[in-house]
Amino acid sequence: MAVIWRGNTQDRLYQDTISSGGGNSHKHKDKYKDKEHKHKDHKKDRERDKSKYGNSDHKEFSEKKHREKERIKHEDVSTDRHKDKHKEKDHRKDEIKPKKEKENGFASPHRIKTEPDNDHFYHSPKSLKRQRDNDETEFKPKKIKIENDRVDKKTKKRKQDEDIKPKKTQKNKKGEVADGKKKAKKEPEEKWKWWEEERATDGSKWRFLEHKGPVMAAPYEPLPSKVRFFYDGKQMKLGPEAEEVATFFAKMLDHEYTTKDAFRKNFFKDWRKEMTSEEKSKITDLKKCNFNEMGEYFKAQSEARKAMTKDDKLKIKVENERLLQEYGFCIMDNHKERIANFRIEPPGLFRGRGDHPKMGMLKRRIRPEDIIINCSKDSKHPKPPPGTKWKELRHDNKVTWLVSWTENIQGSIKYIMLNPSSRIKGEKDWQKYETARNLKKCVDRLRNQYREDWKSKEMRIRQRAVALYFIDKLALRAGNEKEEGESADTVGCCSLRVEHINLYPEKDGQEFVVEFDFLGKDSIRYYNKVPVEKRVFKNLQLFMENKQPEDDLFDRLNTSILNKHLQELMDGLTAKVFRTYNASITLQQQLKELTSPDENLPAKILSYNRANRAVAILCNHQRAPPKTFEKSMQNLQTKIDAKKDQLSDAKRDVKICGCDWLKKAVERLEEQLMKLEVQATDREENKQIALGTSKLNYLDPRISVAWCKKWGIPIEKIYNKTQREKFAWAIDMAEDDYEF
DNA sequence: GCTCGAACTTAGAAGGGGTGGG
DNA sequence: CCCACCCCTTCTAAGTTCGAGC
Repeated sequence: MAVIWRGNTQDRLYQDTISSGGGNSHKHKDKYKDKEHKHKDHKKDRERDKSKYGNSDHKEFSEKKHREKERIKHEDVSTDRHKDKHKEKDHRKDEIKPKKEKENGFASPHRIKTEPDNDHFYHSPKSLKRQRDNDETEFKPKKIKIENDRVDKKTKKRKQDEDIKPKKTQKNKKGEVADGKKKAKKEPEEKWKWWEEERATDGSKWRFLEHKGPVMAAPYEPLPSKVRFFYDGKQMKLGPEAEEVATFFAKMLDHEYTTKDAFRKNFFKDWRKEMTSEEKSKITDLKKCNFNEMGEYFKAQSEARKAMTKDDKLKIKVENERLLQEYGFCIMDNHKERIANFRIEPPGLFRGRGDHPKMGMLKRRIRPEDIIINCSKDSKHPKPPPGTKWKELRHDNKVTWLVSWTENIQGSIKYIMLNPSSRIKGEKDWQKYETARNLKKCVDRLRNQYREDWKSKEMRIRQRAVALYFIDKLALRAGNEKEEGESADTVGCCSLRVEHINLYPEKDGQEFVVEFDFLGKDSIRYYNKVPVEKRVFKNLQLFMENKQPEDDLFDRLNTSILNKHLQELMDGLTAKVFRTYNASITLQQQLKELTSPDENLPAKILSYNRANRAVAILCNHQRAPPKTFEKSMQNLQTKIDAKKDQLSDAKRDVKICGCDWLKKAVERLEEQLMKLEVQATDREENKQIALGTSKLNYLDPRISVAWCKKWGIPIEKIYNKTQREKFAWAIDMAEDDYEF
């Protein structure tokens, strides 16, 4: 799937989205060309850079150099500070006052106007204007109310599973839940409103947990003997172990992965480990392996599956449903809760994202002996498959997982946990948005603070402050450091390197422009040109002085330092809270801005999607265009071209004859053409931007619920079933006047 | 302070199934 | 009714955070 190089489209994209301009078709074509081009160039650069700089000796060396530099820098810094001094002084007085008020709550934000102006300051990428929020006073009571509810309402601890009945849900008695072997189909009579209950305060995540354990991966079924494998043109029968791994590769034959060197190399190495010594001695070159019959066989199988009768399909569906009912739920504290991923991950070839050094490695089959089960001591313990044992049976109620195992590629632990609709996930989610709302209350103070810190005489403070500014303004991720060679080379804010930014004192008529170009999570490219304040710009120049491209931009900073600092500024504050906060506040503002009262329902929904899209752009949520995308765009393009021809013909005819009905026809054609072009633009936008991620993870659902209530929009238009389940708490509790 | 690993959230791809327009 | 397309679900990789141990 490759690194996704969708460069440079953002500006235009954004424009199209927000200003709702219709696109034109040439644009699209050019864009594609552009992308291709970029891709290659960039990659080349990367490779060159790697060979040039990529070793640790060098790193150490430049590290020393930095230390050396440090002294000098400090001198610079202080002179720098002097220079700025007068200018700042007057400001500073103003700024200090509010800070004081802070201590017992929050400063009155309105009075202080420290930022020069919004356009320079908190404007987000692509001119997305995020206004400063200046209306916080009122929620405080509300917030408190929530807290109070939770704390006061129920005084008794939920100690025994037995005596707590969900407040609102009489039907949902313990007896039914615990003994009754789940009537599969029956609707849970009334939904349990966990959000009206008290939360545990002792750090325990549950008091009772019972489940059936995981569903193991299906055992390997050897290929029918008619399906042959050839090595060097000669048929060869593989033993079951080697054959299984071969099928993993055969199933991916159509995938780009199998053309990549790293993938092939890793695969072959691990495959050979599964071979008998005889096989190993024969099979020495992957290029001589012919998996085609195997590949064809699997293709045929999947065709056959598609071609099955309705009846047979139904049977499969029923069987899946049965599995779901049996293994897909657990009982946690009196309630039957859905499990998210109750199947053990089947063996296969590792598919890392981007330029992952381990792609193609064999992800081994997980056996019961690898699996740790977590459940209540006094629950009915899940049974391992006959003749096997679990690795461990554990009763740890300080964690939320039911099952875990260690994966062999990175050596990390995998978990089976509950569905987002569960109490345990929902509470956490709710809490996340409350923390973000707390940030809203003090964000002005924090912003003033880091602006002050840009002037600090300590390098680490300055770096921290500039990094925080990026995290706040651009919604960058924190950016932990990663071990080289273990995964794709991606970065976040704290791990930015000098090579990831360019500074332009002046660009496109704007001053102090920073150009970002790096691969973020999942190797998604982040590309953005942002005008910053002069002081930030100067600081960046300082940070980059005497560094190599591959040196850390913030060499005095990491996520742990940053988060420690944030924690001191506000309880529960970490870097990622800024993303949540900025995403949610942006949605709220965009909704306010874009929704017009007299518009009809589809238009309102369009506005909602546009607001959502603004957030997705802010957070850089992209996806690769589907395989069929180019083709379907071409089809559309053909239609557009045809329409254009028709139109020009019609126009010519009008000139000749000028009769009324011909003029009408021209109008009609023009309209149709416009529609098609808008459709093309829309599709284009939606292919590159993933709205789902922000909707699911960043946008306080109560904002959307309130918006729906306010405008009489059915919630189903905004949230599908899964989403409604996840956000049940918000749907139930938010009123039309909810403010984030 | 720093490193490591456990636990949990966030992420896009893939695939299947539903649906709506021709 | 068929099929393209789009939406939803599933899957699991890739992040962040935090705390233990040194």
